Amino acid sequence: MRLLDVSARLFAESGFDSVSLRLITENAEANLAAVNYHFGSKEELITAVVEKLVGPVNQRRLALLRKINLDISGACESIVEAFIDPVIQAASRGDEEDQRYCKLMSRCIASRDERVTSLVLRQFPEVLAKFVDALRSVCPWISSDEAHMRIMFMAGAMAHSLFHHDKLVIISEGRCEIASLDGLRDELVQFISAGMSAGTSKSV
Amino acid sequence: MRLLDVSARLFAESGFDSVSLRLITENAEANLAAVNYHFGSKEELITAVVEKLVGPVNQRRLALLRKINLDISGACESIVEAFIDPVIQAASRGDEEDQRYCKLMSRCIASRDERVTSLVLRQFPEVLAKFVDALRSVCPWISSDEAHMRIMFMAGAMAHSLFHHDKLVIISEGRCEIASLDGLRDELVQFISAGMSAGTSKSV
DNA sequence: AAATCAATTAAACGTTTGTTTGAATTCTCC
DNA sequence: GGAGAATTCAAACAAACGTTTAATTGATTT
Repeated sequence: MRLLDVSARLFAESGFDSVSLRLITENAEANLAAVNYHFGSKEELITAVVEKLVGPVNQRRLALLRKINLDISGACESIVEAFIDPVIQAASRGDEEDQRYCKLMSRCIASRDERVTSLVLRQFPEVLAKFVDALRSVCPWISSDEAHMRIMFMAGAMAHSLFHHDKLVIISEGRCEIASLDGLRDELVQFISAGMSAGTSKSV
Repeated sequence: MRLLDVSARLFAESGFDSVSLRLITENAEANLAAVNYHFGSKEELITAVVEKLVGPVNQRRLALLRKINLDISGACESIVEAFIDPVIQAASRGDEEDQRYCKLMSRCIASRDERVTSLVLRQFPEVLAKFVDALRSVCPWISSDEAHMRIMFMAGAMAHSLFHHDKLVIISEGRCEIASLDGLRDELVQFISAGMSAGTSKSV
């Protein structure tokens, strides 16, 4: 569906609310009423865009997680990779469509709009539970509450850096070079893996 | 100013765009034209709210950072605390005004609206540079680019968890208890400190 | 007491938004 | 090739938005 692709692109650039149906239908060379005819409403269009984006990522996360041998060393890093790589790989084709994918994904995860977060979080309990179990299997000293929080930290670090990492060179006023998406991924894995396997706060 | 407080409360709950000037002025028991008269426009009202919120936090961050003795062990943890505590402490009064403060702060940091991010990032280059220097002083094996990224990870993890940590009990479907703000802080410090002092990805 | 400035008020303005309507068009299948 | 469903189209709709205006009130100064 052409409307879905155009919507995803425009949503990535400007956010869900800022993009009007008129802008979408013009870019898709369709009539204004097309969205309401095919999707029913703008909100259902957003739902379709978000679910098309988030669904495959979560399924791939679970698939990668199942393949991990939790008994060998480096398993914690593999868990982090299983969470992050489905997002990075889906965007790592090299063209500038990647940036849009990253921005849109970041908008979904870091959205503060209940209508969007409810969509994203709908599929997340299963993912969260599986990753908590895996993490606690590798790092038994982590309590259940801690594991839940750390996965939340991971999601936040990823979403934030996905959206802002291309601005770093500006924010740092030239003191930092732009890193490739794969470079960002490596740094994310390194940072989060260390955080995941950290000791409990009470025992320090 | 009564308008500022009411605006901050409503912005925290529903976001900057979703809150209309009519809702603000009604809650503030003022006339609709009050915002345009005192601030000029809605955008300038948002500017005032954001800067009043973000400014003191960044100044407090820098003040805390200056007090750190970078030579002693545990300095890395202190750096992380200097970044996070100004946010937590400003919200840690115990009442439910805290949640609103957290949500608003999180909305500022994780906003994807250029008009908001430009306000937040305006003061950030100095903070970023100082924290990068401090971090690299404590962890000399970290490159400049890495340090910049890791501080971005820290901001993301904090912003995300500030907004969603009260939803964790729901998302986890009861498998996780709600943590206090101070508890969240301790977990954040623990997680991020470990990530900050992690080795370089290339050397592993 | 009159005059000047600041602040508040009610009302209307022009735009933009998502949505709906009914006719026109295209496509599908017998 | 024609009946019928599916789609596209131009137009209008009502609602909500930020903003502006002009009149009114209140306080301060002359």
